[in-house]
Amino acid sequence: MTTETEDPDHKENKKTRHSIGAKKNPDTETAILDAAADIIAEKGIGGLRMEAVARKAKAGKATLYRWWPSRGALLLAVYQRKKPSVCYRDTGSLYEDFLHFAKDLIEIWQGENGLFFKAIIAESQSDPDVAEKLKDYHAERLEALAAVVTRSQQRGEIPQNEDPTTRAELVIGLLWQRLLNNRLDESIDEHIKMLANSDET
Amino acid sequence: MTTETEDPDHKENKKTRHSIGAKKNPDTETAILDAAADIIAEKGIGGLRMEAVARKAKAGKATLYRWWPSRGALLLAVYQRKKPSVCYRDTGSLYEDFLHFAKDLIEIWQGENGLFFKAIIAESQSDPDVAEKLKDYHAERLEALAAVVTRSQQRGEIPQNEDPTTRAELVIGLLWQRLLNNRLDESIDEHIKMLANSDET
DNA sequence: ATATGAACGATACGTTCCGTTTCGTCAAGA
DNA sequence: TCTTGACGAAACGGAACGTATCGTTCATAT
Repeated sequence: MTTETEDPDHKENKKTRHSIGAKKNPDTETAILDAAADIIAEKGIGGLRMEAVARKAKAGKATLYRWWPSRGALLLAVYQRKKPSVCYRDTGSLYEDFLHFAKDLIEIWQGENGLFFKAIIAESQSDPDVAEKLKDYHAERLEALAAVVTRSQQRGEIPQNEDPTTRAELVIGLLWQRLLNNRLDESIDEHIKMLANSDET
Repeated sequence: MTTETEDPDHKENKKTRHSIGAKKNPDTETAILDAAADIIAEKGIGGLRMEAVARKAKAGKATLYRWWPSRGALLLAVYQRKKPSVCYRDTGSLYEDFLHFAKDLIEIWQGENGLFFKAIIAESQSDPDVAEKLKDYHAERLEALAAVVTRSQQRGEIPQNEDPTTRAELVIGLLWQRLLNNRLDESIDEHIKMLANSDET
């Protein structure tokens, strides 16, 4: 019984979707991204096939390739649409801020989002376009966390003459490493404590 | 002019390679790993095809699949055969030890080895076997660097009541992050300094 | 001496997925 | 009205996959 990825009884069966003239049909975009997300949820990211996306979205492959010329591009689009964001706290303690950030991110990464992110990192090795967007995304995250460090510096918790991104990068590096090694469940308290402490000798 | 990946004028043209009985022929193993390494050097890791490896090694696909059942397995085998290793120094200063380790690893990763390692990380997302071996490899590296930290603790440079792997993990996490983001060229001095300092407040 | 069993190179096979192309249809804008 | 360009559908050639089959070669056990 080959259930396949078909889904004839889809909720919004808009009969047939046609051209709406000489411009991109937003319904088509939605249908395609929905289909891709569904397939990923079903079969995992490694099981995402362009043909299956087109079939499930009832879209032509030509249409699919017109707007998302590669698997990586499609992957990124799906991820960005559902991208959850960590909220950067301001508890008055760098340790607490770091810890909340790290735990939030770990929680987000446990499950589907982590798989997504890992797949994007993997894809970035062969797709320069994905690599660049990943780099931007990372830089953005890094800067946001660096702002937390800057606040700590302003409070006088840690030396003011250091680059705030340094600590931020160490935090994020730890988390990347844990994610890619499937060790998100291990403790991070000691690490965070070390990174939150003043290190004047 | 389809040059192809053929190489009829290979240095050691042992006529034809045959079975040596009911056991793995080491010549075959060598030929296959050589072929894979050559192809990777030529076309990059993403251009490694099982069929091309078999063709170039003058080996049957069945033989190839018998010993390396997946692309990832083959990749790992090639990598391990050429795996360069960092030497862990003992300069009497944690900062120096860390810095040497990091700079050595960065130098190793600049170029082909970095591509290899990234490809293996990428492959580990879809191949559980590769994932496990990567995890082992990482744990091994981590422990070796933790030994450096332990020596520092014995010298009294840093507190003795902390887990030595904590600092080691932060160092390695930084480097992984840099590798995967194509930012190996950026400075790490400040980071290392921070991780080598005593952090008693 | 001989039979068994396993690895070998070679090759053919069916399958999946790729990315492109062609086709007729449809709607918006000129 | 007529042109333009997006749309779904379908078919295409090609690449690489992983499996199966073949006869050969050799070590080992009988």
